[in-house]
Amino acid sequence: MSGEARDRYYITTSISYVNALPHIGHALEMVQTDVFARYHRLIDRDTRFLTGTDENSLKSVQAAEREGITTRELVDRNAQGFVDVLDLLHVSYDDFIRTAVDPRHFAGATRLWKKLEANGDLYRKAYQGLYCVGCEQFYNEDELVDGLCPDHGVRPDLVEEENYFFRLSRYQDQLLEFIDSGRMRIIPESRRNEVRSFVARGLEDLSVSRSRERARGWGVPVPNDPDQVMYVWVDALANYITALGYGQDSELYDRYWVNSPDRVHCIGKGILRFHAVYWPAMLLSAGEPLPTTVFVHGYLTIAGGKISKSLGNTIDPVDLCAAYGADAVRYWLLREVPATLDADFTNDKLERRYNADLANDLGNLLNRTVSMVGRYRKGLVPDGETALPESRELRSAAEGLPDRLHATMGDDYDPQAALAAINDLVARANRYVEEMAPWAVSKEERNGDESATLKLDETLYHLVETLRVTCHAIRPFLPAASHRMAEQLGFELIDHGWTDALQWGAAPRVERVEKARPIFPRIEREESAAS
RNA sequence: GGCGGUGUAGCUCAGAGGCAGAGCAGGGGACUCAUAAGCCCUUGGCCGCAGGUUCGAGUCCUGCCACCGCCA
Repeated sequence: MSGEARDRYYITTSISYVNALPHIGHALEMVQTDVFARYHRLIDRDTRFLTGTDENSLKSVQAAEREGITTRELVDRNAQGFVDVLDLLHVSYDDFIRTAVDPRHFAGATRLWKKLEANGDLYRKAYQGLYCVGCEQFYNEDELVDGLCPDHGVRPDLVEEENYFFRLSRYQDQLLEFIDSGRMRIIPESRRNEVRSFVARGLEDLSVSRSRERARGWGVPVPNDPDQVMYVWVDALANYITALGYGQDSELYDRYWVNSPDRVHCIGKGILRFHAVYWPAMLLSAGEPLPTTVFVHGYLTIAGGKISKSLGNTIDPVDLCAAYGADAVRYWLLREVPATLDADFTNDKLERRYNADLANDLGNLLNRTVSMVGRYRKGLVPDGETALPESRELRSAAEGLPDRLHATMGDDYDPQAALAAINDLVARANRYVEEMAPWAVSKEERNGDESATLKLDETLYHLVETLRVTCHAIRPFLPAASHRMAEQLGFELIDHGWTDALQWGAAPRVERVEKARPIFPRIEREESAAS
């Protein structure tokens, strides 16, 4: 994917329930989405990144009740908690939608409903079922474990009422066509197969409203039926377009949804069906374009166990950032977590990964290089030919990096592989230092060996140039560190021309380095408690 | 219960008929530009278990076990 100038790119996180504050699993999705958004901005695409909170859930009402505050107070407070974590993690969202309080959202969700209705896809039907409030979904008897919800371990409520149903069954063939043709791409393939077999087995119509009473008056009202509110998932999914002004002012909607070649949802594996079946079916009914990509990440466990408040093992991203800094947290989430699989978090793993890759490899490479340029050339970066075989090898490694970055980030949605590629280059550069042994060459130079001057110039130039390329390469992943690195190398990061800047020898060249100062201080571990 | 995936070094994983590998962690060494980092060397294996095919099996086949996912 070479960056066609000003192609559009629209990407979203899922919106989170606000019955609790964000944990490290939310941080994973935020950071992954951020890295895709930053990457596409850097290759000069007209990018928009949406995130937000899903507030129209009965869970919000119940959580507020437990705390003895109003629902509105609860959602306000917890939504702010999400904003705080986004900012702490340097997440570059362009818009934040709150489904309970945003006028855009009510207007757009209402519009979507009316479209489904106008298309003849909504009908009323009496319904009886077992409903788990925690899941916001109905269960069949045989799906329960000892009569309890398999996820929450609570007895579902027996609910009987007349609701609206959506004719999901109509869209089976069209959905299969979108999946098979790749017009709606689902990453990874294993998830695509799951969705495909689910759809192929046959779809049943979907209950899409609740009685106002059962919803406790909280939620988006069904148009022209004051006794019903929309099923929280129906309005929640609509957020991806209501935030763009769907149903109101259509400028953003046309720009980033209708006319964007990429409409990407980044979600967790637990809500795949909503995003790859129900949501596209609603869009088909409404006559609107479907998402082009659904990227499905895995879940994090903590020290081998499920993230669970009752076990007291939740990891607060706020604490993590305070302890290690945003770069360290981002790096762990991106480098160690396989993008679409589960992974296990421990403080120890984060510390090891940070120390090994960032402090020891990259940080130290920068530090020793800047220090040598200071010591041997008074901070002025010399010119150098690529004459020696070691230099040629390092240079060709650096020249190969951009293609690897574009392949892993553009098509594969694989930050782990992208960072591994960067790490390979850094490791190569550290070996280069040892091979060239600039300290020994400097000694020869002081002893009057003129060829030593050329060799030392060449060595320092190749190291600095490799670091300049690396500094740009880490930008989408570690924006703050990239900035600190550029400062030390004495140049400014600019918002355009990133793709060119990744090339060997690109301008602006590094002329003079600053004083060496570690950008990734080692984490010294004193018996870190939580393993 | 059905379908699928996974099982390889202490940890994370690669290897898909031909001498069991990488990174991290552990041990040793030479070095000194550097954040005691980097570099070089190195310890460490019932390749889940049992059978089979083959001159030869992590690799292919059968059965079993364990864990995970989706569906019922």
